[in-house]
Amino acid sequence: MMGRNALLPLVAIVGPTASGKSALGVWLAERLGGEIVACDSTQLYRGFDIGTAKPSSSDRRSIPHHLIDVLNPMEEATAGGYRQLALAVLEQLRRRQRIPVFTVGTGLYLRALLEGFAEVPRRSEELRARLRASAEEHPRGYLHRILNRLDAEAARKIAAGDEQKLIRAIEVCLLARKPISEVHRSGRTPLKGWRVLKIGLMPSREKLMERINARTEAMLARGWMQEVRALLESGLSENAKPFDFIGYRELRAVIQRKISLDEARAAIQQATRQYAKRQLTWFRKEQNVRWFSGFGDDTKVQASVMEWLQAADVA
RNA sequence: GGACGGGUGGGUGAGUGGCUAAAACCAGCAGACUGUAAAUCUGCCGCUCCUUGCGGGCUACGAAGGUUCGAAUCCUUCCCCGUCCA
Repeated sequence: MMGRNALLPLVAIVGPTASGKSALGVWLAERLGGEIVACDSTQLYRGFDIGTAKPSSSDRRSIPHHLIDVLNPMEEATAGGYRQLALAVLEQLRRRQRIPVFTVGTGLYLRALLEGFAEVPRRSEELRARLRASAEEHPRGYLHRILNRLDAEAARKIAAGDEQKLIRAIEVCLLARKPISEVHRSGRTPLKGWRVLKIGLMPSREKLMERINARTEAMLARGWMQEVRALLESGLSENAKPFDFIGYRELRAVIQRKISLDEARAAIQQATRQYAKRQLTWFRKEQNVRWFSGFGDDTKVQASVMEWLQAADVA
């Protein structure tokens, strides 16, 4: 089954939300002796199920799924944290000689895993709070000027208005006691020991939009609203990160009577479309992806993916 | 029938004689992104031509006329919409 290649294959399915990554993943896992590893920043969270499109138990068909429901809502998901978790899963799968099939919605997380992360200090909430506070007391462009003083090269790459990235860059410079660009140059450790095969799903924009709209309706019909209500009533803080995910924030606004359900539905569909677009922008740049036009649950697409994998000596 | 208010680019909505192809926001398109990434940010966004320039031409602020060197902005008539009075 491994052919002449000694490395165990690692399959990664990338594509915009609602392109059928999960369906294709399970279909492949069944045929390759694989297991699913979710690569999605939102599916990490327990309790937020419908809106994050976690595959249901029947969707999963007895194929083990990893890295879903591993965080409490008050925990912070990060790319580096994901990498650690994923490396552990990979070790386990290697021992059992199972093929990992990643379903990738969060491109940054896949990159963190495959290409590694430089040794970078973790976030420091105190430092961030201080930076944010002094940014408010100073005129526009304050953070950018600070970064420029610490690391002109990094400052050139980050827009003056991008507070989030500026703060992170300043944070790294201060905590590492050297410019972030130097830290980055010191290198990343790419994943070794796996033969990575990237599969991209690229449905037509128009059909994808239709799917997104329909899926939003279906999620609402499945009781998404009740899920949000129950989460709120469970005493969970409204500040929990997942409450800001697409859909959860809109439905929360409905519960708070700020908007109507119809408005929420439209807003969710729109935000999801925009999200899909951003994913596409990210994935288009991803190296060595074999793209397939269509959805992952399309039998024709599945057949051609399998054909490609066989040609690549995987199946 | 009468009195007001209003009709602006895909949408909302500023703009009351030149600095306005027309603020701002949204949508859309393209892009960036090494620990918040379902996040955050950037550019473009009437049509067109090229020598791609703070360049040229054309079209545009309900319609048609008019005033003016010059109008989305002033005048006239008409057509719509909203509110109120009959």
